[in-house]
Amino acid sequence: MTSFMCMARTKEFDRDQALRRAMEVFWDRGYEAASTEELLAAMGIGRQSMYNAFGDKRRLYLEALRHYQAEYGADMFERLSGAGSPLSALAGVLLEVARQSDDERRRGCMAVNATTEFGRSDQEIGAIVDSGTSLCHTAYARMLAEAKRRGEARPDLDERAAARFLHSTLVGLRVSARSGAAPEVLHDIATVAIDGLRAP
Amino acid sequence: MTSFMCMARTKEFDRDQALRRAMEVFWDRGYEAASTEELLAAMGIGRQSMYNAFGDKRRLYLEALRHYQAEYGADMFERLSGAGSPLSALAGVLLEVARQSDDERRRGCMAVNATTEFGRSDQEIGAIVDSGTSLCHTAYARMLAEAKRRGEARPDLDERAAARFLHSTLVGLRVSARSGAAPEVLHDIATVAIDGLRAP
DNA sequence: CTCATTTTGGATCGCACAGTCAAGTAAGGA
DNA sequence: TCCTTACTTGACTGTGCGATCCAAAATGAG
Repeated sequence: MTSFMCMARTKEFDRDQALRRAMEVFWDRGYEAASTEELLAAMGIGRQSMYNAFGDKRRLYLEALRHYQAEYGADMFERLSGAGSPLSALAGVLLEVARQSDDERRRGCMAVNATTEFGRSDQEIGAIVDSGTSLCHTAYARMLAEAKRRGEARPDLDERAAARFLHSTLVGLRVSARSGAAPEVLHDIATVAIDGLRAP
Repeated sequence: MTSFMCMARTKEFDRDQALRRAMEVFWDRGYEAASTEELLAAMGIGRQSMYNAFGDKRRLYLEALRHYQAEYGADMFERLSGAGSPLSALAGVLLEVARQSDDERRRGCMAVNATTEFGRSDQEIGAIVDSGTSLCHTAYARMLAEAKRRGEARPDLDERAAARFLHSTLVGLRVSARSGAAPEVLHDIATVAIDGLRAP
């Protein structure tokens, strides 16, 4: 609808970049506490441009949350398939979260923050978070099954239960990071969690 | 200051009960999303009564958070000292959280919600949460040391690291509960966490 | 150039919010 | 009984919010 007729002035800002900047603000401050003025300043665009490009604050947030999940989910899956053994790959994911939660600004995980901010009160946000969670569950379960097959993980492990446990551990790590926990604390959490899965 | 002179009209509402009701609202909705009108309706008192009795919304929240920690902390410590063996007491705490998180309200943990809502931006809230965290850490570490002594826990366990891990696991459980996880999921998380600490 | 369309900034609306004020009211001491 | 005190009640204020509107400037296609 914009290609067959006279094209007018082109967009002057990079939509993806603006979205990423908005994501950073929401990640830091949550939904309610992030004001539109703050968002616009970070995005570097005018008011009307934001409303034209994204609809309203809520839709901007939903898009930012989806963008977060896509970006950081892809990161994790890459890391999972990269390492040598499945259990050390999982350990790598936990330790990486522990490591980067320290030097980074302490924002925790945007999806976790969304969960605690909205609880079950917002169905659409809940669905977005849930889809990410179930992707993680199946990925972890697959890695754990392979770890069992190779004898790295305890043979009596229920991989589905352990996958749920691992995801919960990541959530705990992220919240601990946001609460300002020291790097040693995060490292301890990750190490004990993985050691508990390891074959004796 | 109210006893040696002419006493005027007495308070008509129960301050503790009002505080508890406010706590419920903050627990459900967080700080920002809880409006004063909503709080007053739940507390069953008038506007001015709240300002007289508690100062302002922020002080009310701080008091509610402290009340939450005192009440639920005491609950946990009682449960910890109650059971027969230290490891099964710890298991009992996790499973109890998993069990009671299944109620229809799904509020998670108020302290966790406070952490994710404010991050490190509010020092006073951070200090309140931190004090609760460190109480938990020392309690868990003591229980774990005793469990090791009795041969219930793995002998190679670093009890301080494991205590940090257990606390993080509780955090993960609470967030999972708030996100609407099924009871089996919560049960799995608790079981895998404890099994990882158990002596082979 | 001309026109269609978008960007941009300012002005403004309506609303919900936290917090305040003042008048009304009840309890207890003298 | 009357007076002091302070709690209660409801109306009110100022502020900041998200969202909309408007008009001028900008820009590319025909």
